[in-house]
Amino acid sequence: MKKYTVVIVEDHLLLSQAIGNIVDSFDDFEVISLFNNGKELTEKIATLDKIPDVILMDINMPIMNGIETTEWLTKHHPNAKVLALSVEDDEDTVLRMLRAGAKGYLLKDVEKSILEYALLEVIKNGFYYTKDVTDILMNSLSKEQKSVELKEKELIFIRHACTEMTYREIAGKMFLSPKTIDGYRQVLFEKLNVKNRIGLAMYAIRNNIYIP
Amino acid sequence: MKKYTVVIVEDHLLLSQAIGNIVDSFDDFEVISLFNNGKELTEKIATLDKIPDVILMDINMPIMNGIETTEWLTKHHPNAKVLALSVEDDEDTVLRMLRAGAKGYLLKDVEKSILEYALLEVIKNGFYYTKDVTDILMNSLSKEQKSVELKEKELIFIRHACTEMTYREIAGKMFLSPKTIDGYRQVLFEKLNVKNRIGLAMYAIRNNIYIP
DNA sequence: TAAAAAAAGGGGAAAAACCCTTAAGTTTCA
DNA sequence: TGAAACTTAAGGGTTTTTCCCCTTTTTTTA
Repeated sequence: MKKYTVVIVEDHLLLSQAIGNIVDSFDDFEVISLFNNGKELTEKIATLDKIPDVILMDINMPIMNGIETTEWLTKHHPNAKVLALSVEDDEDTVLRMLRAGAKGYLLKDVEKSILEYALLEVIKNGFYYTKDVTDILMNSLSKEQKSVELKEKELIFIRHACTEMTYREIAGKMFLSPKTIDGYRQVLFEKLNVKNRIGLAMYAIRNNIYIP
Repeated sequence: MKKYTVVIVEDHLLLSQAIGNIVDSFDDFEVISLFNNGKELTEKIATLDKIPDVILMDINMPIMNGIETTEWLTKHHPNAKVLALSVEDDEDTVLRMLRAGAKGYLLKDVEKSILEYALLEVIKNGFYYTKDVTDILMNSLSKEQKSVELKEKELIFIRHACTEMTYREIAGKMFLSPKTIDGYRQVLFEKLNVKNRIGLAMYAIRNNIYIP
């Protein structure tokens, strides 16, 4: 009976072998290769007998990280399904990994049985999301959908905030006091749920308020 | 003999009339309307007998500025040629105006004869750039082409700098001292010719180093 | 005309930006 | 082969900007 092939991309050899053993113990899966980082995968994947069915991908790796590697794989081997395996559970990382093309996201302390289930689901349905990930997705979705209504002046301000001007300079441009600008900043931080000016700029770009 | 039609969009009535008189004194041009801001233009342009041949557009205006208005015109009346007329001469503004679709960029203290020449050139060739603007374009082009070589660590850092992490947090993620991160920051500011973290982030996005 | 929204101010802590210096390891080349 | 030149990492110290909280004044709107 033919087994599905798996490769593991993980910079910690010990962990990579441990996961490899677990996966090898599953009836339907066999590990055909381990890679230390994304760069190694991109260089050596062509030398394998076949493109693996599933790639278990760490995110924090030296040289080429999991997000970049997943983007590369999505482009070059769209049939290979990437399952992210990471300790990071912050919304930003999870979303970027999924946007890069990962079919699922597991935390590293995942139970053996869930790992097996996730692998099977990814083969069968093309994706597998845990409850946590679904929550994160819903959360970010509702945040994006809620299409916060921005006022005219707020839009002007946020566009200026995407330039290299200081807030004081922006105030000058908008003929307002720096204190007023500080008020706009504060209100937008809360409305858009961001922590700093970079967050503002990224929101503006992602929502086509500012075209870089 | 048929004259080319011109409208002026400018919030300073005095200036707008002064420019209007100058343009009216040219043999081949007549001013058919003055607007106080971009919004007014978008609302009333349809009521004109014909879409003007040239639009002399101020940039800093209340309600709807020159860049937005030019974008709107580029979309809705692509045959109308926008000539920007502004006091701003910073690279950023000039480029954004040109990207928005302006066919030329004149400083407000332009000489009468150059204004006439610019109008004729815009009609004839579709664009007119003064030496200053060409310099700015070349500069920004060479800056973009010169595709400064960024090292691996610099790329990792610049991507982190596009997130909401503080530099201290980035240092933690990269297992480096905040002081080292500060060094990377400084080097990149100089290499990429930016003034602050927003500049870094925009460079990263424009050069596909970071996908928002 | 009361309530809400916009503009602005005071004051302070945290982060970012800027300077200049040191120390260890690597490369270069004379 | 060994001094000089680079590179990478990091520290000390300062100014500027950002971010935060809380209050007051002015303008707009219901």
